Amino acid sequence: MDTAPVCLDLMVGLPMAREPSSCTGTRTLAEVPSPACGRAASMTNEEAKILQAKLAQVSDENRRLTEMIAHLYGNRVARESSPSACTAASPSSNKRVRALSPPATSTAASPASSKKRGRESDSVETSNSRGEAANCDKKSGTVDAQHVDSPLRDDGTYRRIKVKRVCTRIDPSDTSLVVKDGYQWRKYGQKVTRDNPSPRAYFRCAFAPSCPIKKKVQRSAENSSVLEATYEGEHNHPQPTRAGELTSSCVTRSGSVPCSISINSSGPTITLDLTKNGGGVQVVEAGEAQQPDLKKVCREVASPEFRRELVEQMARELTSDPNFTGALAAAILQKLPEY
DNA sequence: GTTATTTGACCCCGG
DNA sequence: CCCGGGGTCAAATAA
Repeated sequence: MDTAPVCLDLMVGLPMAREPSSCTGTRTLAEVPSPACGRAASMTNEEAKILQAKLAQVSDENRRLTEMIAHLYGNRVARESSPSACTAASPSSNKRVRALSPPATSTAASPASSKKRGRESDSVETSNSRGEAANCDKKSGTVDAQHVDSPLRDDGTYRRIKVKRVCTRIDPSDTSLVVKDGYQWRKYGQKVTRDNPSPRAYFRCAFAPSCPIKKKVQRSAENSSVLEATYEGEHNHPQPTRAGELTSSCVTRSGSVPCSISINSSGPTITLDLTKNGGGVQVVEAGEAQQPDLKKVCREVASPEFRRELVEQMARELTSDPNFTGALAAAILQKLPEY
């Protein structure tokens, strides 16, 4: 890669995708003028001030959106949480758990997390998984899931990281640490841990680069035919396919669908696959019998008129956003040679 | 040439 | 302050 790094945060309020450490999208103002991140060194003071002002504006917007998301998410979790044996916040974990995200400027469990933040997620995992492993081995079924919501305190606000453990029975001779859960995963590391001779594999969501979820897969120490998968966080996107089977034919080699939309609101799944028919929309319906209204909506959504309107609307939204145009201008400015 | 996986090195934290 | 362990990075390699 010999392209000049461009610091352009277009993901206001969203977890940032993994980027080179020298050019992380979300930054505090004080960090911005680093020469390693763009061409700030070659700019005039005036240009730098303009960019800093714009960045401050974007950062502020980012912070507000983050707070809003944290608030909404907190409300949702509070509504969904019901007392059960499998769902419990670990009180003893509170003292060890820290916020998963950098203060104020990023949402929870950013995949752009540094190693420092990685330790934080470790705290979450260890706080509730130790001592629960035995539950998996005794199961005769294939899957044993546990949900643990970890309350986190960050600048006075609570954040929750959902930690889910899934145990799957596999063939003991099967050495691949693969748990099929319908999502596409990208392996980014493997480690042999002290308390288990079998290696632990680390996965990130390959479907959406900005998806904060992480998965750890390891054979059970007591029973090698049991695969323990630990999910930290939640997907910030719908499941790409139902059980990863319906549209497997259109999954690219990289394991991701370049452009598909799934609508799944606790009902039948609708997948708009924009990769088929030369860009045309194909509606893949799955699940229960479609209601007449739903079918009508599907036809409407698949129509060229709807697509055109959708694209135009997105373009209007982007071009009317002063933050976006400002950031875009700044990025272009940085890309230009010093004329 | 592109993308995913492997794997050794590095970093950070807790004891 | 040092050491060990877990998690992540990133270059090398494979597909």
